[in-house]
Amino acid sequence: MDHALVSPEHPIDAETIAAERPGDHRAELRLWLRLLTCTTMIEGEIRRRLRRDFDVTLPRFDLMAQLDKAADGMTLSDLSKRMMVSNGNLTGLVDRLVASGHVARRASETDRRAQVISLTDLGRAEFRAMAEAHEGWIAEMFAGLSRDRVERLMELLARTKNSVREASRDA
Amino acid sequence: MDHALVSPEHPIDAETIAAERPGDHRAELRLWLRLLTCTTMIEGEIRRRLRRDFDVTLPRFDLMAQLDKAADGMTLSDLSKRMMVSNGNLTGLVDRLVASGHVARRASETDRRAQVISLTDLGRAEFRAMAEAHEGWIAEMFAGLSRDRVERLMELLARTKNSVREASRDA
DNA sequence: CGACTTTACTTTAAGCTTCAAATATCGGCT
DNA sequence: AGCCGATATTTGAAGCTTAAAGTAAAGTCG
Repeated sequence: MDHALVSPEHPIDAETIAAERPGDHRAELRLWLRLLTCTTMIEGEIRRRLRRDFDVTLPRFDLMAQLDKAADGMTLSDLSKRMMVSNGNLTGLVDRLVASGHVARRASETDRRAQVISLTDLGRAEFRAMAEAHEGWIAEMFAGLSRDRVERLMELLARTKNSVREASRDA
Repeated sequence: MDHALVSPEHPIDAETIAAERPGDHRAELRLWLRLLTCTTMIEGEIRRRLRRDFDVTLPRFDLMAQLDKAADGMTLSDLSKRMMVSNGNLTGLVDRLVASGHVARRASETDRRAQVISLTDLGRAEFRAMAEAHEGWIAEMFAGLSRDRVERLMELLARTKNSVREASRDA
C-alpha cells in the first residue's frame, strides 16, 4: 500500500529517485509517516505495559520522570516546556498526582505566582521501580538495531530535531 | 548531562562504548526520547497549523487522509487498524465528521455488523486542500536533511519498526 | 443444526489534551 | 510610585483517547 503512487511494479533505484519533479515531497511525507508509526507503536506498547504492570498512565509516568531528574522540584512552567504539553494540561495532571500522594506542591519562595512540584518519597520509590522496567522494555524494542545503527539513528534524529525547530521558529 | 555516567571527562570512542556494562541501556533510552521529541514537535506544529489555517483537528485530518486513499471507503475496523487507535475512539470521531458533513456512513452489503465510511464530496475537497498545505509543511520541516539522509533515516526507521513489532508480539 | 469463538461496533467512565479567556504577579521603565 | 507588557497558573468548553464491558452478527466445527 505504501508505494501506490511510485510505480509499485518497478524497483525503485537511485535514478528513479533523482528524477523526482521539483515540488514533489512524497519522500519526506513517507518519512514522517514512518516516524509517526514508530513512535505510536512504541508509545502504545509502553502505555499498555505501564498499565498492566503498574496500573499507571503514561502521562503520570512522564511527569514523574521529569521530576525525578530535578531533585529540588520544578515549576509547572518548567514541566510544561520539558514535556511539551500545555499549561492547562498540567494543572489537572498534577492535581491527580497530588491526590494520589505521588507529588507535592509548595509555593515558590521567590515568585508568588509560581509553585514548585516535587516527588514525594512514595512517588520517587514507585517511579524508580517503573523506570527500571521501562528501560528494559525500551531496550527490548530496540534490540533489533545494532549499536552502530542506534548511533546513526540518534545522529539523524538530532539533525531532524534541528531542522524542525528551524522550520517552526518562523512559522 | 547526557553521558554523565559514562566518564564525561574522557572522549567517548568505540572502546569506551564497547566497554559498557551489560544491562546498561541508556543509549536506547536516549534514542527513544529523541524519537519521541521529534515526533511530538512535528505533530504539535502540524496540529497548530491545521487549526490556524483550516480550523480542523489533527485526528479529523488523519481520518480523512485514510479515507482519501480508499476510494470505496473503509470499515471502522480498517480505520482502527490503520490509524492505530481504539475502536471506541473512532465511533465518536466519525460521529462528529458525519455531523459536519465530511464523511458518510453506509451499511456494508456483505456484513450486517459492519458499516462503510467514506468521504463526502465536501470532505474530499476540503481534505485535498489541507493535504497540499500539509505536504508543504512536512517538506519544510525536513528541509534541513539532505535527500541522502532522508533515505538513510527511512531505512533505519524501517528496521526500528520491525524491531518494535518483534518485541511487541511476544509481550 | 447448534454451541462456541471471533469479529464489528457502541457505550461508559475516567483521564488526557488543547485552546482561549481570566486572574494574579513580576519586572522593567518613566 | 505607577503603568505596562510578559510570565505563572487556573478555569472552562470541546474534543480526543483508552480500557472495559456489552450487543449483535459472522464464522467454525462437531
